[in-house]
Amino acid sequence: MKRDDKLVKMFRALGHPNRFKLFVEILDARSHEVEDGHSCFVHTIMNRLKVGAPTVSHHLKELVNADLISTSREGKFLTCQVNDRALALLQKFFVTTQKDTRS
Amino acid sequence: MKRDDKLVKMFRALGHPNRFKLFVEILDARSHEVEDGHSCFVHTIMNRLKVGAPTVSHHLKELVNADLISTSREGKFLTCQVNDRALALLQKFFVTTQKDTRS
DNA sequence: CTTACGATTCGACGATTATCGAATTGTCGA
DNA sequence: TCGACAATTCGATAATCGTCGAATCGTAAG
Repeated sequence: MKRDDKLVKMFRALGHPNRFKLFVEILDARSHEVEDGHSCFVHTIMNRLKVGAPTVSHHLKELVNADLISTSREGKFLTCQVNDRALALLQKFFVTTQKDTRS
Repeated sequence: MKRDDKLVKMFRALGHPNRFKLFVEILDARSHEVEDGHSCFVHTIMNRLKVGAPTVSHHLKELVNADLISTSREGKFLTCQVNDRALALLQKFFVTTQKDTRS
C-alpha cells in the first residue's frame, strides 16, 4: 500500500473521538508499564468511554486495521500495544512537512 | 475547544483521500511559492482530483473548519494557506508521544 | 463438563458523509 | 450593463459509519 493511503487510514482511524481516546489510553499505558493486575482492555475501557463492548471491539479492530496498534490475547483478556513504526511514519510526515524556516 | 477535540477534528479532516490530497497540494504550494500565474484553486484541483467543483468547495470548507488551512479570495480565484499553528499542534502531539527511548 | 466471564460476530438502525446537478453569487473585462 | 467564468449554496441520493442487543466463541476456574 502507498504511504499516503496508509496515512489517510491512520488519520481516519484517529478522527473519531472514541477511537482517539482509545488510542491515547493505549499510548499512555506504555508509560506506566506497571502491569498492575490488569491494564487489560475492552471491559475496562468500555466503562470509561461509556460505550458497549461490541463498540470497543469494533473500534479496536479499526485501530489495528490502520496499523496503529496491535493486540494480543492474554488469557481471557486482550492487551494492546501501539505500533511504533506507525507512529514513526506519522511523526515523519509532520516533521518533513515543516515550513522552510529560512525566510 | 479542548486540544484533543481540535486534534480529532484535524484527523477527521485528513482522514479522507481527497481532502488529504487537497491538503498536501496546499502544503506543497508553499514550497514553490512562485505565484506563477495562478496556483489558484478549486478549478485547478477539480480537474486533478476528478471531482466536481461543489465537492472541492465542500472539502475546502472542512479543512478550514478543522483549522488546518485558511483561504482568501484573490479576484475571481481562491487561494489557500496552511495554518502553521495547526501544523505545530500536530507535530507536537506526535513528538511528545514518542516512545521513551532509554530502554 | 459446566459455569462464568471477557471478547467477538452478526444484524439492524439511525446518523453522518461524499458526491452530484442545478441554481445562485461574486468578480472581472468587454 | 452584460457576458463569462470561478466559487458557493441547495437539495437529493447513495454510501459509509457508530452504536447497540443478541447470539456466539474462547478461556480459565470450579
